[in-house]
Amino acid sequence: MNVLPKVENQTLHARVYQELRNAIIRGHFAPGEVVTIRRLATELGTSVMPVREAIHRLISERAIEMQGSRSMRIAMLTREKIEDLIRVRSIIEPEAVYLAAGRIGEDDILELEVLNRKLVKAIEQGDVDDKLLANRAFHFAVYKIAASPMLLQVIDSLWLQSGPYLQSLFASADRFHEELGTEFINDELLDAFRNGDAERAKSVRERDIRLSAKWYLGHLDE
Amino acid sequence: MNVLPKVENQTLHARVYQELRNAIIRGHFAPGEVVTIRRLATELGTSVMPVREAIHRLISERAIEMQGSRSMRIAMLTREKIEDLIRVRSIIEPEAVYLAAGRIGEDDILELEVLNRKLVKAIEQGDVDDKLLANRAFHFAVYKIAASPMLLQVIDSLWLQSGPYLQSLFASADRFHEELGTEFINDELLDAFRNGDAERAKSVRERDIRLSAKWYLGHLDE
DNA sequence: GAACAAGATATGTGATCACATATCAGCCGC
DNA sequence: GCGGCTGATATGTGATCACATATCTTGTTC
Repeated sequence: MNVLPKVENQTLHARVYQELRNAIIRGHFAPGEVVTIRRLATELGTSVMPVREAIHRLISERAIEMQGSRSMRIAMLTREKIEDLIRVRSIIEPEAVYLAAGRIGEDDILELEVLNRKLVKAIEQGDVDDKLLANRAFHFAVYKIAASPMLLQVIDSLWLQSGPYLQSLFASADRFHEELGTEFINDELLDAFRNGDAERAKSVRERDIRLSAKWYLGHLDE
Repeated sequence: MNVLPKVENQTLHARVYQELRNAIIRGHFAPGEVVTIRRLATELGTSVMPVREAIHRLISERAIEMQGSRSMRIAMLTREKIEDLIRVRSIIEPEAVYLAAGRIGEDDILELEVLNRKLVKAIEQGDVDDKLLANRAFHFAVYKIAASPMLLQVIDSLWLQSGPYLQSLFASADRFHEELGTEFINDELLDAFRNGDAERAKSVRERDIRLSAKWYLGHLDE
């Protein structure tokens, strides 16, 4: 939804929302970290009002959770929640890939190749922020091709909630790719797109989601 | 998510949110109807603050849309949006049914039978509100059996956006069932559950979603 | 020295005020 | 009689204040 963030949102609370949302997606908050409205407000140089509305929205999107009646924290991802997220993502996202494969054009593929090269370069260079952004850019470019605003909205919500999980995953992406030998990221997916093989593209995406989750959950104890 | 509404939410804005949300789901607002914060506030007997937060949340959930910078209205469902909603719902909900079928127990089936009898009775009696509530109660009981909070949240969001569509559909449910001869609502689904046939349950649900959408879109001009 | 209570601080929530501006009614001029 | 302009009203947004209460601090007592 917010792959290319608007340069300037009109209302302050919308900007605060984007700011906090990006910070969460990029893992700038630690899971479980308590946040208070007033502290964020002074940090952002606004009054409490815009922060209140932004926080409430993030609570409704499950990115922030209310602990008691007066305590809010960045959502924690338990093993159970991650498994649930992966279950749902591995249902929905492959379906979006399937739809995309049926509508993809030559120029779309060229754009995806560019985005994937950027992703590969980011992974080689190792900056976690860059990796996360490039990964998001690539996959959301795919999902946008599916041309279903509803699906995009659902996936966006799932990715927001996956924030801390993706952050951890990409923080140790080197070892992930090393252990599993997946040097040619998304190559199989792009190949399926080129051949117009929607079924294969779908199953590739499902496998990738499950594979990375399995690897991550296997290393969760560390 | 809100099949059984909490008797009393703590915070005022949460209660206002539930109130407005229920009103939208039950079709008490006309699609396209403009809403203003101050009017709702005086109507509900509160200040503007709780209404503001509730409205913003509903905007983020696409149940209310901002027109210009100072005009908000109940979301309108264009034909295109309905088609998109149905596309996504017919992907996700059958999958939830599939999961439910794999975990369903004897007592679950008994409960569903009770809920379905209530639904049938509501349809016979004809009150639109009762029909909508009974329909929601039945299907969300199914989806809860799937035991996936994420999936439930996604479906809940989709149903909220489908509000006006479901409202119209059930307002003319008599003709719908008359024309298509679907007197035995959900009987096939329940049968599949009883036989533990998850694949059949899934495809039944998908067919039902597509069927009702097709009928509705076919009569949309009237 | 530790446990508990009382005061102090912090925090979310709701109400009210201030303000910029969109929207509309009414009036003037042609 | 009609169009355009102007003032008035309405509306969303942001800031500040008030308040109930959760949480922490500190002092007292056994």
